[in-house]
Amino acid sequence: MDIESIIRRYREMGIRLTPQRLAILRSLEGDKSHPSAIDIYNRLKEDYPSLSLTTVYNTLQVLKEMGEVLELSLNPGKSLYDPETSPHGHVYCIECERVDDLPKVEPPEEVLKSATDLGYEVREVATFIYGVCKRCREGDQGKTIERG
Amino acid sequence: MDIESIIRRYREMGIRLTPQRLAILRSLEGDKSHPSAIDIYNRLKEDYPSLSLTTVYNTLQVLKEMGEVLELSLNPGKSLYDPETSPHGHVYCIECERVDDLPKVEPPEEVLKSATDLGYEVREVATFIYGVCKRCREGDQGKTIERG
DNA sequence: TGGTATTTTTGAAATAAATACAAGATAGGA
DNA sequence: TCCTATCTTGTATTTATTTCAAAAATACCA
Repeated sequence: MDIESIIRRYREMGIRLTPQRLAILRSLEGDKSHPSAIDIYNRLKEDYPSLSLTTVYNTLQVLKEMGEVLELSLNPGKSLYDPETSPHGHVYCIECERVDDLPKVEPPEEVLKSATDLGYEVREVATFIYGVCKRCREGDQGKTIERG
Repeated sequence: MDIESIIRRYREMGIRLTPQRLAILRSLEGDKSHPSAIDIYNRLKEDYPSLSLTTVYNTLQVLKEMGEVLELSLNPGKSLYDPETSPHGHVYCIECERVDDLPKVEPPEEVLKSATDLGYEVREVATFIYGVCKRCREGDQGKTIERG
């Protein structure tokens, strides 16, 4: 995700560049923490006290449709967002909810073939690994379920 | 998932075999539709009018802990359950929410290694393919977002 | 610069899945 | 058959997300 090109595309699409949208873009740029909508909201609230959660959701929705952000359904109940849209996997700690990126995953060819054989037109492939991170295994009870 | 062995394990663990639990087990056995908790609830409501959603969630939780059922976070907002626990992938239709099983996925070795290198103890690997199924692509507007 | 149309933001209310909890029901051993 | 720990139920809550209408901001044009 590259802010300059997003701004250009926003302009092309006739979508306005509001301060809120810019703030969300800047917050997302290079962010490797895989924040939820609420994480982003909390992060920006200080500088933009009037920001509403609805705006965050709206902006993420648009970015998702533009292909500038991935929505990850790693865990039930909450979507996480990733500004890194090149194909890569994710590890998720089932205790503290931390997420780390994994290097490029080669989508196994046979699996893709099975999907198309079943009649699906493939749009996206996700590889999720669920486990327990080092800190949590070492009994670090600082597992506050907080990111950011 | 094999009902007989689950019943045996239930007995061993001192977990009671209530009619509700048996009904949920039977409904799940061999089910390839990847139902949500609410799907299961609706399916059984006719025969068990007093069944409560809470019981369905409780039972699924126990089965999950016993390793007899997988919880899939394919889409935001709703967990789906799969009684087939051997390693395999899933295709998800982003329009009608249909889910199909994919044959055994070889978890790419380098990816697992990256996860352990990052300090994670791996518990589970999920491969999800997102796409559009044949029916939906053929403009079959019978996309009622209903499974069952 | 001012007026107007259009888009965007906001805040409050609605929805939906999942969880918590207290009270009544029941499985299964004595 | 009785007893009791466990289960089920129903209701109330919580949390993430969506909807919606009114208010605010902004672009466009005279």
